[in-house]
Amino acid sequence: MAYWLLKSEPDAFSWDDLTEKGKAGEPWTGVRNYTARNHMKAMQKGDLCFFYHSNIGKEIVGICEVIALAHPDETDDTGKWECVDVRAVERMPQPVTLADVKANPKLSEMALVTSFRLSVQPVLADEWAEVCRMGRLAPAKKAPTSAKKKN
DNA sequence: GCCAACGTTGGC
DNA sequence: GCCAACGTTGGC
Repeated sequence: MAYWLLKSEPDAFSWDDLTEKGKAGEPWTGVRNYTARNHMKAMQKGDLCFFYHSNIGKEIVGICEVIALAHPDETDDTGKWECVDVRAVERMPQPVTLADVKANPKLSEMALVTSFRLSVQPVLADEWAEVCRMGRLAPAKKAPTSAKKKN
C-alpha cells in the first residue's frame, strides 16, 4: 500500500469530473514526464492518491484509488507513455490548500513543496496522515467500506 | 501576465 | 555525454 498525489488543472479535468465517472473511474492520461510515469508504473491496485487542483484552487480536494495498473496511454502516439486508472473515493471534508501545506512544518519535505512541478508524486505515510488530519478525514481510514468491495 | 524552476532537446 | 537553448508548468 503506497500513497501518491495526482495533479490536475480543474479546467482540464477536475475532481467533480472524476466523481462523475463513478466506480468505472478514468485513465489518468496525458502525463508526459518520465519521473511521473515511473511513479505510475510503481502504483499497485488499491494505492490511494490525493487529488490536487493546480492553478485554480491550489488545494487537495479528495482521495482517489488506483483501480488499474499502468497501461499504454491511448492519447499518446509514440507508445512511450502510460497511465493508470483511478476512481474517486472520498472528498476532503475540508480541502487542504497549498498555503496550508507550506505553513505546516511537518509537511516541509512533501514533494508538493519540494518538487512542485511534478504531476505525479509519492506521498509518505506520515504526510498522508497529516494531510488527512488537516482535511478532517480520519487518518486511520484506508478507504470507506463502500469502496472496499471490488466490482 | 510575469518569471522561476526544471525537464527536454539537440548541437558539438 | 555535456551543456546551452528552449519550452512548459504553475505559483504569485
